[in-house]
Amino acid sequence: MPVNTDKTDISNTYKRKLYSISDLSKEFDVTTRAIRFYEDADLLSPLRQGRNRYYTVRDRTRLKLILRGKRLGFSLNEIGEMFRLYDAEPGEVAQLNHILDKINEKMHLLERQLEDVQIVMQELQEFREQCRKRLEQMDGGA
Amino acid sequence: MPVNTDKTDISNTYKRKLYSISDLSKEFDVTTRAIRFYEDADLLSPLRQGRNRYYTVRDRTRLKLILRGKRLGFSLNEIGEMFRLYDAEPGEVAQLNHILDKINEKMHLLERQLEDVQIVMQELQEFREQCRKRLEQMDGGA
DNA sequence: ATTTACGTTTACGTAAACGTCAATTACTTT
DNA sequence: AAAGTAATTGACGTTTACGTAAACGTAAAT
Repeated sequence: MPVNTDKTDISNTYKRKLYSISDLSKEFDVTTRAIRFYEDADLLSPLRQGRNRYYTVRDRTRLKLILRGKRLGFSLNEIGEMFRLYDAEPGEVAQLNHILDKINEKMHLLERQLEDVQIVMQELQEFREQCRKRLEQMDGGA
Repeated sequence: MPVNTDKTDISNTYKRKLYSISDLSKEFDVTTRAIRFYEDADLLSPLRQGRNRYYTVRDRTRLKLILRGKRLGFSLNEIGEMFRLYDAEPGEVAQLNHILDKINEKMHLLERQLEDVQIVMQELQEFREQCRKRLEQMDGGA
């Protein structure tokens, strides 16, 4: 449930779609400490009402991306790099080509990761089959 | 190039398919320090000739699995857990069922990871398309 | 005989990603 | 007014996965 106590300035200014830190903490099952840490690492930049933080829809999306990146084994630095690519205003051709290079680099990493996942899944499936066969044998022998 | 100085005991005993630590280090582009660390973590157990380590084909395979696991974002502890599953002698039915549970658990993780990889790859492809379009526009305007 | 290459153990150092206090502040509920 | 609840800012602690340096052993090459 997003924060929505109407008298505040920002919740009107930002069309009332704001989340408190504990909203996000609960929704994504991550500690508030971690969320603040991501801010320290410049991955999030919530609004401020006095000392309190308020997160926009964009922040929420970013948090989701951070967590997905982490599940894929990316470091916060790598995640930050990808954010910067997305946010960069591609003024020049050289800049755009640089971004394209970086994208292709990440794509190669992910392709390798896709392979790895598939290999391990296949190995696990075979292992699972072996276990099941042994279970059947034991049932037969009982 | 595997170690193969014939006068040694172990290279005869183990059918001469032995690797030195630097063999593996070079082949998989990982430091010797890391390899010894994996041994500390009970993920490898090379033979010993005096103080020196000699790695069998099995050790080499394990190292490959370790590095693949790491690329997938697994911790050394998790990798160790999977090794123990593989190595466990499934004496009882309960034990086998427990292993099956663990396998299914890992499979679910990998399925989620597969999803994540595919999502991010798709996003990157879209982003790449946007970049290319802008490049075309700029070429047209020049 | 000594340099070179490769290996060893021991031990302290480090970067990343938070966890875990402690000491406030601020609002709201009783 | 007092108590409870949720947030804040430090600041130090912890775990993981090695890096790095010291000090030494061994064997081959010069």
